[in-house]
Amino acid sequence: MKRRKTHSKTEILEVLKSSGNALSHDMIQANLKSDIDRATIYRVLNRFCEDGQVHKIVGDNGKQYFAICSNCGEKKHLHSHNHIHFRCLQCGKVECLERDISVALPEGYVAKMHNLVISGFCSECS
Amino acid sequence: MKRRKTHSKTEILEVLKSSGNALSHDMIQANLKSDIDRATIYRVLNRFCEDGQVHKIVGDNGKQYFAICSNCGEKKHLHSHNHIHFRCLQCGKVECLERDISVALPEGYVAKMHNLVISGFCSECS
DNA sequence: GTAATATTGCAACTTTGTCGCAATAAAATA
DNA sequence: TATTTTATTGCGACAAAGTTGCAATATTAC
Ligand SMILES: [Mn+2]
Ligand SMILES: [Mn+2]
Ligand SMILES: [Zn+2]
Ligand SMILES: [Zn+2]
Repeated sequence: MKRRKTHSKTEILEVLKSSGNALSHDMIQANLKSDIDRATIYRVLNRFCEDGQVHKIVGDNGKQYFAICSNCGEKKHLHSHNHIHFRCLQCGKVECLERDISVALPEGYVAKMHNLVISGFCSECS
Repeated sequence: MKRRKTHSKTEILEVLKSSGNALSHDMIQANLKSDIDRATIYRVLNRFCEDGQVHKIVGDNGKQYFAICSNCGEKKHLHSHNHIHFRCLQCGKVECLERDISVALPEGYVAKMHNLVISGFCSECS
């Protein structure tokens, strides 16, 4: 399964990059120049995640957000995202705070993924 | 709006208490002795949350889980849940780890809620 | 240019949770 | 205890978010 360079990929990645924040599917769709199908957007995003270009955050509203991976692009095997995310309850913005968290789990527990979200009001909305 | 003592409330609370873990709607329904409607279960749970008896966690699978509040029952105004939760990818169990997290947010940011979930494999599944 | 196949669009579908409304049952009142 | 009040329930419909199957399309390899 070799990846192909397509219009959809390019445009979705561009929206994510220029935003700088974590975006939900509908945020992405709203910022696209061309119309791309909902299912396609999800498929592209999930492929990005598999490839380590993007990571997914599940908000405390149950929605998925996607953000460019800043540090872990090259080193896929180290694709752990134990940083905190912040979701503004007013403006809806979701951002990666570059604060890593390391938690000591109980004996025998193995961590695979971290989904750390703090919600509240961002500096522009508080 | 005075709360009433009902069969549904009693039974749902009993399931939560005897489990000790955070349970999703379907986990609760499966453990109920009598049949209680889905909408009712959600309404009861949301009322528990409002009253500070229970808190809600949104898993990295997008599902809601509900757990008894251990410390914050009496002091509603301190109803902050900045502890970590663990979800087992194998057996599905979700539990409250009593490890509080305190994050220093950027200037001007105000935290309202914490939703901190680590997923992986629990001691029985690893 | 042609063939192989990864990707897309569309529609249908699933899952999770909420809401309106009439029926029911818990608590207050007489 | 009987009656009234209204919080709660059950049912159905609905909404939002995300996934999947399949035929059509576009990208890459030959
Ligand atoms: Mn990353
Ligand atoms: Mn609690
Ligand atoms: Zn904001
Ligand atoms: Zn387990």
